[in-house]
Amino acid sequence: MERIVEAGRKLFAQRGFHATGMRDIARLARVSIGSLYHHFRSKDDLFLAVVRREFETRLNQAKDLLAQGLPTQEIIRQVMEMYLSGLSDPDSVQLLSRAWAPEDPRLWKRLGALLEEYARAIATILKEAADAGKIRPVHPLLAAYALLGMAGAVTMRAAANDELAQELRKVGAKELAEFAWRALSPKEER
Amino acid sequence: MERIVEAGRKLFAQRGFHATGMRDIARLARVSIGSLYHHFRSKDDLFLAVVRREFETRLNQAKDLLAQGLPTQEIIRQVMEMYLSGLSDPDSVQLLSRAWAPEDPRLWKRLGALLEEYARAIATILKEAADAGKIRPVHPLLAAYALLGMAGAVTMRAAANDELAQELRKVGAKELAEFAWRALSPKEER
Amino acid sequence: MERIVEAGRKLFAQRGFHATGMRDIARLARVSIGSLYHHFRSKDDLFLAVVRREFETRLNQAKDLLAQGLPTQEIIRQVMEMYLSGLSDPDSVQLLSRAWAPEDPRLWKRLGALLEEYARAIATILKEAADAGKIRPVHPLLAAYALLGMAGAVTMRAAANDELAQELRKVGAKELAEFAWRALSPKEER
Amino acid sequence: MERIVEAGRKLFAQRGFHATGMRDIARLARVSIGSLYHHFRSKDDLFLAVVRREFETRLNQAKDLLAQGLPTQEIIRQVMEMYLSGLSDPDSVQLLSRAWAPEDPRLWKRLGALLEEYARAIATILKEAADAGKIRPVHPLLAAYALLGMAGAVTMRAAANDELAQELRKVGAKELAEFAWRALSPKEER
DNA sequence: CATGAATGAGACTTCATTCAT
DNA sequence: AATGAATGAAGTCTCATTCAT
Repeated sequence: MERIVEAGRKLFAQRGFHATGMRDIARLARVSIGSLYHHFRSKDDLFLAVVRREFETRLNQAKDLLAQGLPTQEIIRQVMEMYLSGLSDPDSVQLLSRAWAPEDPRLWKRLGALLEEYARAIATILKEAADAGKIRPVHPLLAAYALLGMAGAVTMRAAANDELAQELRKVGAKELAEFAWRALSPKEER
Repeated sequence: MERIVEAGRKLFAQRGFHATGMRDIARLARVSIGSLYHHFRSKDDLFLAVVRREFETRLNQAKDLLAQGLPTQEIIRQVMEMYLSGLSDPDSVQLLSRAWAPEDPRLWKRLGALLEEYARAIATILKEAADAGKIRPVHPLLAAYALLGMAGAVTMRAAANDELAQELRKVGAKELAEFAWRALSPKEER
Repeated sequence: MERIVEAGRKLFAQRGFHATGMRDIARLARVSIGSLYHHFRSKDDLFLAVVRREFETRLNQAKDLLAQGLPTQEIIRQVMEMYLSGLSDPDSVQLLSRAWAPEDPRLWKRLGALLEEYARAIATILKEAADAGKIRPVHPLLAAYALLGMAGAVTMRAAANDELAQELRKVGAKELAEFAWRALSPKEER
Repeated sequence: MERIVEAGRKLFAQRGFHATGMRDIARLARVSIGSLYHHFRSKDDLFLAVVRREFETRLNQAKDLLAQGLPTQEIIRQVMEMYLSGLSDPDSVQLLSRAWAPEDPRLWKRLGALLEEYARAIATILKEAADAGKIRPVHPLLAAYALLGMAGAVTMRAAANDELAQELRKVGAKELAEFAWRALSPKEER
């Protein structure tokens, strides 16, 4: 079952939802198709399970970072680093990015709920930071979506194979962190 | 042919690439399937034509805005307004967002090129603004992707039908503009 | 399209609904599977079309018989003959018999409606005969179902390949006609 | 094991053979799938066991009736009553009717044999009645199939939920008995 | 230029059955 | 005896695309 989710994660991330067949996942996970359906009611369900696990991993990483008590600017930098330089594996971000605009309206609703959960968790973090004066007061949920979108778009571009992609993987995190920090830093610091 | 692109735009935006069939487009455009293939070699081609037209419309709108000689901060605000409050029709933004993470590797290449064109155009604008000291010096292309991602993520969320979506449509543009302006404003202004 | 219905008729009659695959039908009709679905929305629809046509054929045969003005007893005999001795082709009756107790509840409703139509047509004939004093007064619809059931059960048995089946095919019609005639003959004749 | 057969009886009767899954039966009987296969070699076997038990129940009921020494006409009436008014539970008759035209050729052979057994038992009864002059001389087996078909068709119709079905459940037995009695009554009685 | 019937590969999913525990 | 995870063949159906008219 772990192997199934792992195979799904890899293929969904690399090829997307529709380009990945249940056969492919079964083959990569070295289980039968029947086994796939024994554990997940449908392809949709499997995809959602994969995405959910990914979100949770991300959140935990973020929480670990918070627990270290670093300055906010540094935290932001490290999160961006995490996204861009493959501190975690590169599939991860593509998977997340694909979750924004699912093609199928059927998935959209369920995936939207999942993404919202993730965004709300980030929003909570932002809210606390704002209350503590570490960042300026912002609409927390909007800011969460904005940060996710920003990081995701750049990372998707960085996943390509050309020169720009290489450059982004190198300097992207720093630039992105600067971008985000300026957008969020408290007025007093100006 | 105009009817075809228009029908494609609507359906692709609302349902996504895979959930939209050539049959559906033909029906909505009130042409025969044969006619579709007379004008576009394939579904991919049709989709790309739709997206390309959308990008161009957007760019032209942005250029019109620039030509008015408004202050940079105001320009940013109006662009965000354009995205969020449906100055242009709501389908438009969803279509753009869907173009970020195309599922099919086949499309990915061609669509990536198109998105890149769009991003480069925005980057050029940013570069000029930076050279003129109107914004701080940034990696223009990275900033372009970041802005697109930020605006897209928030707008996709604002396309839903709940309370938050309503709120975002109302105050989203202002918040987003503030966010972007702080990220870009020249150091001197601080 | 005619070929499709014909192939469906043959296979559904011989093997039943579930044991017949769309592939089988396509192969026998020498058309592609796609073509099947071009003409019929689903397997259910195809099956219903086949049965409907069969019912209509039967009704027309019965009406032709009626138009000849034979004595009622003789009409009954010829109808039973028609069922049993393959005056019409043998597939036909099996098909009809299978329509009584469709396995799938989904089909049951639609098929029941079709069977009811057929039974009502027979009931009308019985009603007219009763009003004319040619048969005794009976509950027309009940009698129709009873006659159909009686003839169907015997014919299904006669479709086998053993000695009894042969015997039934030979003397069945006469016996069945006697059976039905006694059940229906007007009291006065007694 | 009793629970299994009972669950099978209910589901097969209500949904038919193919629409009933082994999983469904296991769930309703509150046993594991493994347990199902411990008691029955295959789904076919389970189905046959269910049908066999049903036939036996029916035969025993008929024999009890015979042992009471009622007049033949009254016996026929009571049998029809049994079929139609749910003296026995309503599932029963649907199950029997479904046994007439099994879809699967594999089942057909084995089920045919079972049905034949049942029909032969009825035929024996008819033969004895004929020899005793209580009914007219008929082809016993043919008459048995005819009676089964007649009663089955009407009962299947009476299992529906509309007005006609209600009416049939009320007056069907009487009409059907009259129908059968006239078909079978000895010539002398005329 | 237009039409739409025809194609067939491939998609997801079901389900009776097995077997290690 | 009992369990239920695993199997994989086979099912129905979709859909982009072609081509004769």
